Amino acid sequence: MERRTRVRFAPSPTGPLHMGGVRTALYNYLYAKQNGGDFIIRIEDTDSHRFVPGAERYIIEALNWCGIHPDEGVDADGNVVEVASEKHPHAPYRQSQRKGIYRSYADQLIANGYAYYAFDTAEELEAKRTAAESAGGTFIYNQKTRMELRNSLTLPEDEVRNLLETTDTWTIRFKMPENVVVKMDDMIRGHIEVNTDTLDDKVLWKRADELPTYHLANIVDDHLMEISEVIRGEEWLPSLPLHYMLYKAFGWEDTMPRFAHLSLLLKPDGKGKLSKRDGDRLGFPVFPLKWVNAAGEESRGYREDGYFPEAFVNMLAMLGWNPGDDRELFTMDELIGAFSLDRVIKSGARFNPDKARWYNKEYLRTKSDEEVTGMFIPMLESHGFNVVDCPACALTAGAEFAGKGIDFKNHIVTREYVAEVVSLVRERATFVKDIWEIAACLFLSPADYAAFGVKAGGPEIQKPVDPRRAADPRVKVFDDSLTAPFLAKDVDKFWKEENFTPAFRAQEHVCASGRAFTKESIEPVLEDYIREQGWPMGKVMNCIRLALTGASSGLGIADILSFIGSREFASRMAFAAERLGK
RNA sequence: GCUGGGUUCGUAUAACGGUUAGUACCCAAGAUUCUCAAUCUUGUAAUAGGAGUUCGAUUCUCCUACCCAGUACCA
Repeated sequence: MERRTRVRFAPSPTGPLHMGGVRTALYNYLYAKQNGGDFIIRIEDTDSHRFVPGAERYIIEALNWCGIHPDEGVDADGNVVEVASEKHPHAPYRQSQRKGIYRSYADQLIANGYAYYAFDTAEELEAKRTAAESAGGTFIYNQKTRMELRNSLTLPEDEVRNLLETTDTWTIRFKMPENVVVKMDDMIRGHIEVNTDTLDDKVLWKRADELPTYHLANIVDDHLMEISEVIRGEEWLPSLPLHYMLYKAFGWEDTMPRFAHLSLLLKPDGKGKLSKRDGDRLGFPVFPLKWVNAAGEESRGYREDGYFPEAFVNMLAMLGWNPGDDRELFTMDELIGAFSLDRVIKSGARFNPDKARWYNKEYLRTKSDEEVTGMFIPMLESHGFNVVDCPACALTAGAEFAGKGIDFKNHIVTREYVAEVVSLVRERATFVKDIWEIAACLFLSPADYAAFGVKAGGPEIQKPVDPRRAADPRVKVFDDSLTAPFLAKDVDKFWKEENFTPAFRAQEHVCASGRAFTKESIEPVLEDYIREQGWPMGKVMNCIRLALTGASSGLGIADILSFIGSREFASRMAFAAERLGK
């Protein structure tokens, strides 16, 4: 019997969606689309204590940003569907709103002898756990202990009935059969066998809030929603035998979904799984979008850090899956075509922030100059620039354009100027926002060379340094994103009389030459002159660069000059002379 | 502790009984340049350890080690 592919992503709204969760959603989505099936979102909010406002909204927005669009569970406006309709016959998709349906399934299990009422309070069980622990053992509610505990298996029938009516702390537990070998198949891990004697009697339903636990809700909803494959995280693998037994107890074995358990994402260094703390510590996001928690603490997001969603998704897809050949760049459609569960890696995948950056750079290259310019202009505007389409209009407003079309004083640039900057520096950038840092000297005149003689660099951060080089004491990593424009680097090295005097003379010569300030025209004039005078090319050029940009490395001098023009060239040299002294 | 899962260069992975163990990121060197990037070329670097099966194990089996997960009235 050919069954329609229907898979679900079932997050719990207890906080922002971790990138590992995004990967799980992505694999589900790819699988669904590849098989022409449905991708469903179901909100598993059966834990009333851990509910976090805004988390559900965040999860859906994050998936939407990634281009993972559900067929069911969420409507066109991105709201979780609450009422059943033709398009959503399985609604509602929030388990809290399905509250009423679970009890009868739990009752069915009791009626058939697969479950029982348990009256032990949380405190009683906790006491047993601590007692067992101090005796060096572990307390487990299972076939060995349940006959000594307070439940409908041990208590007389009328007492059970009485407790059911008079107390509200009881639960319904699954009666795990004794000594049965559960034979399971995982689409990624293959055949697995577990003896039920190692399992416990899990709580399925709680009287206290009249809500099911994950296990019951999950099985019932997957069955009701006609889920064909369950693709979820590895943390669920230990519960798989229970889930198998539940399908059996309900008599749903025929339509039981197939299971695939994905390995976890591991931290870039050291041991253990990737956590929010690793991101803070090592300087990368672990969440797709920025998140602010109730205490006002902010967590960075891939989107806010400047990643393209395509790059983020591509990187995530390759973390634990590969197409079997050397291809690494995939659009979503190509992923849908190439994805297969049997090429998913079983072992945990260590996340590599360098690779994530590399992906973004690759995607940046694929964008046209127009696209990149369009993305960069808002950033320029946020730095106080006015970008004009028509230079003539701005001129009437009193703008004074220099070079290729920029008013350094009033912070006005032409769109054409910006486009040319983008075209020149884009290949050096990993993110669109990098263009600002790289090309700052093409937009701003130096206001001061503030950190005179001080090496540039933001605060030192911990970064995963290649372990082969970690022992090298010279290795120090700075967060370059915090470097301010015109921080004077290597002043001591290049700002010397024997360099800056020739630098001024060269500037005067170039400005007096009357040549047009294009790269092709200006470059030979400048270089030939320095050569003719017998000055050291590298030192003089770097001295000019220092005056122009505050740094001894960066864009080509002739390129810079072609943008800023003759007047600005002279003005910056004079300013440097004044500020840096002679 | 117990139960389950996992283990190929630093990282992600390829090789599903026969390869000089391949590719990408990172790192290094060279070319190029006024410098830095970018680019191109080159290089360093791995089958956790031990038994077994086999003519032959990265690949199959077992043991050990290590890592991960679960062991909640959380998901």
